[in-house]
Amino acid sequence: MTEQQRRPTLVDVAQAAGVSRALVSIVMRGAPGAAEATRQKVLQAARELGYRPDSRARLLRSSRTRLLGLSFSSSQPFHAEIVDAAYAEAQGRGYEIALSAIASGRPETRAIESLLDFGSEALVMVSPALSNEELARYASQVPVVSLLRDDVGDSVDSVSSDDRAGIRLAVGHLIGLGHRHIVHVDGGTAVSAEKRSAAFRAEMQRHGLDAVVVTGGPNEEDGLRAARCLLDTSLVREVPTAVVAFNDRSALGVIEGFRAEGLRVPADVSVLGYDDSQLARLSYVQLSSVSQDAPLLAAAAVNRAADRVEGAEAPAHVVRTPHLVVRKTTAPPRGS
Amino acid sequence: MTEQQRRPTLVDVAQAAGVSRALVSIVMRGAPGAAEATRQKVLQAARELGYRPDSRARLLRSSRTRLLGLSFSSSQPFHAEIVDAAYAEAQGRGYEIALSAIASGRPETRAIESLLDFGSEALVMVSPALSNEELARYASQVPVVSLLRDDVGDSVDSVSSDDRAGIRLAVGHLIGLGHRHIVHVDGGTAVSAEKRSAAFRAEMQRHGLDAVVVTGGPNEEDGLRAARCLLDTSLVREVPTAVVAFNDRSALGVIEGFRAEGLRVPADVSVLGYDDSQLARLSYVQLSSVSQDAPLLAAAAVNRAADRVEGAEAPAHVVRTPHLVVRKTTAPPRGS
DNA sequence: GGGAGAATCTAGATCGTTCTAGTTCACCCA
DNA sequence: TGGGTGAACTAGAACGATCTAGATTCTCCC
Repeated sequence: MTEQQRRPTLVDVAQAAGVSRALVSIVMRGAPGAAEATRQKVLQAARELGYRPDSRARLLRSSRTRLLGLSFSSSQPFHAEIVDAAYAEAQGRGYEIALSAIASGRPETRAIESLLDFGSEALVMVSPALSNEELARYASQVPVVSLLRDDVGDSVDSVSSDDRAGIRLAVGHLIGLGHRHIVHVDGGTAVSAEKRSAAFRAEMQRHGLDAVVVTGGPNEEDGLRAARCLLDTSLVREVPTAVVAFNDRSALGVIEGFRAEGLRVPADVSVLGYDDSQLARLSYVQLSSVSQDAPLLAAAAVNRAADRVEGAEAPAHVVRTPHLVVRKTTAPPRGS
Repeated sequence: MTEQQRRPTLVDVAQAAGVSRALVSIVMRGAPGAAEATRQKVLQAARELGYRPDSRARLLRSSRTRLLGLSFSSSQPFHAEIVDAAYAEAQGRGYEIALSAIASGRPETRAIESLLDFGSEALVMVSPALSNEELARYASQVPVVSLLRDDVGDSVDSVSSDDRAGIRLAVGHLIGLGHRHIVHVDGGTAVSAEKRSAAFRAEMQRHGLDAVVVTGGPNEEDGLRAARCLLDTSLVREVPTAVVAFNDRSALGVIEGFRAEGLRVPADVSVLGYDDSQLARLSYVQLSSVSQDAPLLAAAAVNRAADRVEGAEAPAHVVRTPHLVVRKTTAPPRGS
């Protein structure tokens, strides 16, 4: 059945059009140096044969591969939005994106080496968990841009959101509403969890308030567990009136944990998420959240990578200020 | 700073070890034909230089690329689980996976051609939306395996779940609990939506019941909208006692829509999802759902692709029977 | 008409591998 | 002794493109 016919090559097109390989190459790349008439003739022949250039050969030979490697975590739905934005931006600048997922049984190093083996000219890593030494080693081979993590040393570019400012917005918003008992459900061992909890402590202190931080994690179950712990009067003196969660998924868990015990959000307790992911935007969730504007950050990272490839000087650390999106899970505390 | 030193090649390793390129190639591939002593010597030299074979050159030259292309939709969190499983299975069979996401501004054809350009020996497409003619055209170049969609013609392999059986399980379960007024919230224009709604109609008819189908879609908002419509007494004669949703995300929307109007799930109305995704498993959701066992299907698809590459005969259609996972959103109807 | 200069086109080397078809050499056995 | 065998190794072509440098043709102007 499925006749596995050989895919046409430059040579085939050249023969069909009656010109040299080199000229076909010129036409296919859209490079200058071909007369309009022949250009049309060649394109016509290519179209008829169904010719498509072979990336492997093209990447192998050309010094410029115009390929950006992107490593991400397949288990983080949030990363999908980033992938989307990165594709769009790369296309605009004339780059291809090579994807490599970090999955169970496929550690980050594997994902990255695969990208390098394919000839990526630069790497964009979403929330890399590698040590700074490892990052630096990769950075000695190609430009590396860390996305959503900024403490990556001097050899690596980073594009991230200002976590301190984000937490400041969150805390400021809640205090502005009149809250005093605010708890932070942290991200556990997740990347940038420590940064956010430190910022939370600093910010609460600045307002002269007690900073209570309980252990959470990056997903719903973690938030749920933390909420249970907050309601356990044997553990906590007083149930807080507001919670700042590590991210949206965790915030959802917190909300469900409260709901299960009959507390209403935001009437009894306010909950604030982080990321402003699609989850937060669902009409029945309407989660107030700190937006890092991930698509924008992704675009910036891709641009930064392209700049470096095209000869930009030293690595830079781009930090964007997040903004607050107030929806319906935050309100003034009861009885105020 | 970042000294962009040239990456070492076979030649460098050969020189360092004092042997020929070909022999280094043999050693690196683990092919027979090298003495143990030299093998060690070469490996040692490679390690010292930090040599890694260049995929582009390797893929270009070798007839076998051992590369499987996987196209998926970045906006479907459900696909992430599939990617994960595919990686694992491919690794076991000694294949690499090349990922290509379908995103906004990046249509399926683009994603696929990119995979072909990189030299994929076969394609695995998750829920392809292409026409059968287009699929056949790709199938004339390399083996194509459609995952989660089975009406793809004779030139394409498929690995899918039996939608009829799944719906039969769903309806059977609800009827078994005593439900009579069961509604299906369909998938709108999503792949395999029609198949499931047809199966629903057939199954209800078989039990001598009225089959009501309302328009839904593949995500939460669609489910929510459908639920509102079901509660609107000007549109529906009677509120159903049970709903079979197109998938888990839509089911969640349905549940929220009911909850918003004060209906309790499952006390007042039962809701059944489809996919048994991570969402369904969340401890505060506990959604009863039809499991297609996507990781298993993904593994099967990868295996099928590898089989075809390695010379398996004609395309085959593998259909697995789904199973029901009963959790806490289905119960007997009120007053039974 | 002829020569400068631009426009167009081509030959051949090259990227880093794998593959084919050897060569070399030690060893065994008649 | 000498030929056969097999293991270990290698030279050189090939994969399908791009790149460099040079060849050819065209244009234009004095």
